[in-house]
Amino acid sequence: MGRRLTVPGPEPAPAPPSAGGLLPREFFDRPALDVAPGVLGCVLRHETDDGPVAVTITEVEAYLGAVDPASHSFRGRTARNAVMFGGPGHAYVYFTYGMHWCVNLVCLPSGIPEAVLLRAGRVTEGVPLAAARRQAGRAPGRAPAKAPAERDLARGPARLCQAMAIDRAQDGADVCDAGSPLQVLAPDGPVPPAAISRGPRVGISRATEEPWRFWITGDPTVSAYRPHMPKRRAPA
DNA sequence: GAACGGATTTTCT
DNA sequence: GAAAATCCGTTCC
Repeated sequence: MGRRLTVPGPEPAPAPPSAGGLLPREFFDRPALDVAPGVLGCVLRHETDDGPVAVTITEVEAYLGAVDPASHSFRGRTARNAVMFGGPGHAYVYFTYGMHWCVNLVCLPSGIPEAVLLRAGRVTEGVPLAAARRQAGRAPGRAPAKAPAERDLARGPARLCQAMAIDRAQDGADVCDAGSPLQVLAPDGPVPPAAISRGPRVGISRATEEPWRFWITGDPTVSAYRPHMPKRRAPA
């Protein structure tokens, strides 16, 4: 890499690694609000015995620590969120709603619990495998299994995990390790800041106004769900 | 095309 | 005991 003079203008992100290469750990050693827009366009790849599935990330949310009531780490460390308190570049995988898995990428050094939730992506490798997992993975006893559209394979945080076979076994996985089955790779082409939108997070009931959700403007794989539905108590 | 409610279990109060 | 960083099928425009 040749040395060159700096050009005018802001340069918040570290130098982008070569396209398709493993992201360096220092990429994640930054605040989640900086990492979140930076991972858009990057590729999450999971290699399993059934084959690889890779997804280009199109939608994410930042979750902070003590200042963020919507974050799992807001009330301190527990057995579930321990990975969020660990070092950067690891996967924090959690189970929710009795049936769904979601995956985050941990930011900042050990002891500072911030992370980026991966909310959606476009499957670029292993489409048939991803489709088979999504179709087989739906709740049994439910009506006719209709094949999901390709753009819906990883549209939503739980769908993304199902398509990629991410569950408890990947909690704590090092996504910066060359030998890891779960990795994050640099984008083929960087996403220009002008192509990134920003707004409130989805599905939370606290800190609902903070614009800590980032997505690629106009991308069809970005989730479009209602913000949050408060549950009424079951009748007696 | 948008809106609603059920499913299901882990986790923490 | 209640809520949860959700998804899916049904119902009603």
